[in-house]
Amino acid sequence: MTLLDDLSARMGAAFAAQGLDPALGKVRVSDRPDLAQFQCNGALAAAKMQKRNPRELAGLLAERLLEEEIFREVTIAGPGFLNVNLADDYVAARLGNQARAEKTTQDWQVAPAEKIILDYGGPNVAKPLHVGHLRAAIIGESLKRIFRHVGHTVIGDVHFGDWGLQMGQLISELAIREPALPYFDAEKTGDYPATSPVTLADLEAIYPVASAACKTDTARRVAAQKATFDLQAGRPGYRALWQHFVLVSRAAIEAEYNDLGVTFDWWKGESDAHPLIDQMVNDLRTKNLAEDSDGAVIVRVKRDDDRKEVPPVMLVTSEGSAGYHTTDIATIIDRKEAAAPDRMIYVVDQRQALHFEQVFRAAHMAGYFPQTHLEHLGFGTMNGKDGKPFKTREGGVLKLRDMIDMVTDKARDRIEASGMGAGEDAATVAEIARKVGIAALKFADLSNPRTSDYVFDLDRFTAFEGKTGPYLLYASVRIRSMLAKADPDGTTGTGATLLLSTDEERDLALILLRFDESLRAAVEKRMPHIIAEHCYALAQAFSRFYTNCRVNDEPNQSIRASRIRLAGIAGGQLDQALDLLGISVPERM
RNA sequence: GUCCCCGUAGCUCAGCAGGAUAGAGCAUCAGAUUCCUAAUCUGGAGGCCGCAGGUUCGAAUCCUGCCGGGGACACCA
Repeated sequence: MTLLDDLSARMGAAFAAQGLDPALGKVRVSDRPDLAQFQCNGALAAAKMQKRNPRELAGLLAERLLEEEIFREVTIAGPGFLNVNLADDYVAARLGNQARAEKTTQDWQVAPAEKIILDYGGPNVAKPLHVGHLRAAIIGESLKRIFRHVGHTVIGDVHFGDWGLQMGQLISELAIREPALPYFDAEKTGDYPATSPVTLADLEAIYPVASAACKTDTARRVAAQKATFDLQAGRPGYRALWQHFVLVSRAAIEAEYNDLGVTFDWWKGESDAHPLIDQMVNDLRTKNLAEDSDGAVIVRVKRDDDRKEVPPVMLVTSEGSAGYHTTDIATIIDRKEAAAPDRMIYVVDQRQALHFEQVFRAAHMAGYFPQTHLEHLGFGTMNGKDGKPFKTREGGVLKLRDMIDMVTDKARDRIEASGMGAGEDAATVAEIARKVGIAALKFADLSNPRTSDYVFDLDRFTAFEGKTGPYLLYASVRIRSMLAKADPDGTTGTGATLLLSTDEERDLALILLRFDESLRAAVEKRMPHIIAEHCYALAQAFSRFYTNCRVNDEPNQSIRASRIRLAGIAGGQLDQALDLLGISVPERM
């Protein structure tokens, strides 16, 4: 049970003793830390219901609560707010238990544990990762870690964009450039070359040209559609060529994700869903869900009680191709067959909300998967300072690689300017700079609520003061460094009695006891920024403690041991919370 | 045209299953280091919570309308 649940239960019992609903006894962290640690506003609502005097009722509740030793102080303020302070002994003992259990899981029930497929990728063949992929990767990786931490089984799927018109565009463009390649010989039989005819650089150069040509040139567009159709129909040369595109692209993209600390369990692609499509369309026809319309096949997903217009799902285009609605529905079937998950969660830009609504409805209507267990977690866009989606100074899309280089360079400049890297070799400094830069980027993203847009500001993110990733890393590194000096063999703090003799120690202990609450809120709302907030509050509480409470040279051995233990608990929790955000901490800074 | 999101301190943003004096970071002003990493800590100043109604004992939070910004609306994914 979390601390707040525990306090609420005790408060609820006091309400029940007055013949009131125990739910009124909900206790939360005080809005007025100058007055108390915790508060309960239930007496106001209760008094209203029973037409009683709220202060009088609050007085009775306070009297009852004070019979319990864990409450040091229960006072009444204003019209009937109950303010609660806990006994230090209780806080210390509770924190001791929390730490002694060496728990890697939470102090509350996630019920029931589920198998979840988490989709947070969406990179495309032939296109380098860019800032548009950043948020899905960062948020998804964090959610994966958070879900696993609380007991869910999570399969992270990159959902590679390896299908569709873009493949036809690439093939038809290459056919113009290199018509002699064997892949374009429709008469050819036998094997194709094992090595790719193109490098990633080739693909990245070809794609924008092909895409642009198709927009302006009808003949090119028709050719691309034809190539797409032939590829999907299984033309051997095209399949072989496409396989090269996929492998070359994946190697590069996976490496970039790794640099960000983002990994996937599955590298399935849209192509994996393709073999299921024909049967699925037939099935939908059999179920009278699919119908012909203007030469295309659609599924109407509108409902009578809709307040908005929900257009039909485009199942098969009038050209005979499968669109991305189709692929996404088939992917649901594919995932269900491959892993039998309880839930599928998509971490995708908020602008796709209508698309997923349509897809989920269709999947539900067809009986493929219950809509209640299909979740689209939308996120806001990362904007430039002009409030519009982020672009480079030249107006182009910034590659993820360039962004990582940018933050890493800034971090290294700062390390060198501050002299912190002095005495370290170049490789160590580079590694620290990389971690600091990534932490800056990730924390800047994750400290915003998932659904909010936010402004990318390199100077602000890489400024190492204030509410930033580097501040958190610094706190962690400082804890480790201090403990290494005060308790080199790691034995002094073990089992030491926690003594909360100062405000700073008490505040730190109370923050540490709130971790489970943050974790639960983050899971329920699917909002990593709640963990990010906790990290920051914890780092701040530690910094105050560190400034005001001596450890290494504290003469009183009981206090010294207690502080070592407290710092150890704080360091452990901070590192764990940062890990849940996907942020890794350097040994030194 | 329909629908969705946003509008809170100079800037960037929290808070929104209604509660006390609306918080944080940056910037700004004033302080703190014989001592465990000052990338730190302490304090001050700074707000018609877009506007107008409504519900309520109580609204930044819920409802309605309006203004301003962004986005989505079957054959690109």
